[in-house]
Amino acid sequence: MAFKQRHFLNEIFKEQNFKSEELELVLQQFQRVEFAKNDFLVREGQVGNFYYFLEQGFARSYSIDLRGVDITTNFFSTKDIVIDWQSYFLKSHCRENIQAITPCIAWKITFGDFMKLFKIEAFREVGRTNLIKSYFELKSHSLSAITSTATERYLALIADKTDIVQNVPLKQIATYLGIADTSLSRIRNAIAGNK
Amino acid sequence: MAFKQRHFLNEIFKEQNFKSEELELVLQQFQRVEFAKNDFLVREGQVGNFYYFLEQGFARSYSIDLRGVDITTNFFSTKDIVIDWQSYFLKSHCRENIQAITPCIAWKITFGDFMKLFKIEAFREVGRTNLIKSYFELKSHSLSAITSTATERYLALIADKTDIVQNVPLKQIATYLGIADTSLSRIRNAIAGNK
DNA sequence: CTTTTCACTTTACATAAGACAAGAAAAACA
DNA sequence: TGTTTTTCTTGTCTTATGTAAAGTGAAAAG
Repeated sequence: MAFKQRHFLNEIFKEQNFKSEELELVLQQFQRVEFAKNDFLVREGQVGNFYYFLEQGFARSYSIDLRGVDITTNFFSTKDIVIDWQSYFLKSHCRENIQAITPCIAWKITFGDFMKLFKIEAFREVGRTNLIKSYFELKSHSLSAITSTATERYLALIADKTDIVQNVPLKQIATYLGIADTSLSRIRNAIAGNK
Repeated sequence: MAFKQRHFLNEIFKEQNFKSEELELVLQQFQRVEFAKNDFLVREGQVGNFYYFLEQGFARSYSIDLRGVDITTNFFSTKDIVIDWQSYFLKSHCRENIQAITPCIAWKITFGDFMKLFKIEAFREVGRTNLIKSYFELKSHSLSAITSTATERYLALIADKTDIVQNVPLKQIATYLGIADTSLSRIRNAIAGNK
């Protein structure tokens, strides 16, 4: 196992109180993968068999809505977990795609290996904690769509995910915020004007 | 343990492949609770120590937004799990309230007892499955707020949660859908007119 | 080096939905 | 029962955002 892996994955798991042999066992199950720009980490219709930790690069999940429009549902960057939760854990078909926006490096683990690691209590706890954190982020996003104006949501996104706003086309940001691309362009203009 | 409990909770856990002594152990950890209309199941600011299965009645979660407005974030009815996931599992402070809309009967389990049951693999699986299902529902709600019109969302809500629409004031439904109460009133009117 | 494509901006116009206010209806209360 | 409070509706006016289309500049493709 390469030093690089130890470095990144150790960072990921460092807060957890693993015994050192447990940590070793956990780390051994992960494999390094690279994705080129536009490669798919998760494909709609398939069953997702990998849980990824993203080490480098940016990705986004999107679904195609009833009108055929591509809607960005989430952005991923360093240290994020990239996964379709339902598909991975409930073996259902993915409802959306997850695509690399830039070249990516990630560490993946199969569902089977993930389940094996569940014998380690500390691992179950990281797993649960990560899922709940994802739930919380989704809840925040959902609530802001209802309670905040488009401008407020955009400003919050800049504050929260600066790197992403700078690396992703405006159109994808707009659908993530739930507004038209022209509206986002106007909003940007207005913000620039206020400075 | 009363027959009623066996009946309802058995129903809840019947799909799970518990050994019968495991199921017995699980059921023993639950306690029946009743709530009067307007009682709180979860209070903002506190740490939620109970995981509830709702047997009878309706409840809703809501948070107070930056402008001081009460926003309904979810509705609960029979067989639903009523919980603040983060607070229960991460011991954080609740960000929202969950309140009984009608008198309710629920079955609760403390965090400590819940953790004890994690030694049972089948129980861990129900737990995980339930959390992921909640995640999925939230995701659907979030996506529809972005991709569907107010009318479409209202029609979907009627189809999905008929009983709730009939038992809850219009204003609470409106904030759940992310629109003003007057707009919802007009939407209702338009739907009635089209029939 | 030229052409095509893409990302973004800008304008004009259309529209869904919000704010506010008044009143009707229904429910809760005494 | 009558009274009060809450809930819902309706009208008018305003505004944010959507749609469509045209134009600009830069990057990618040939």
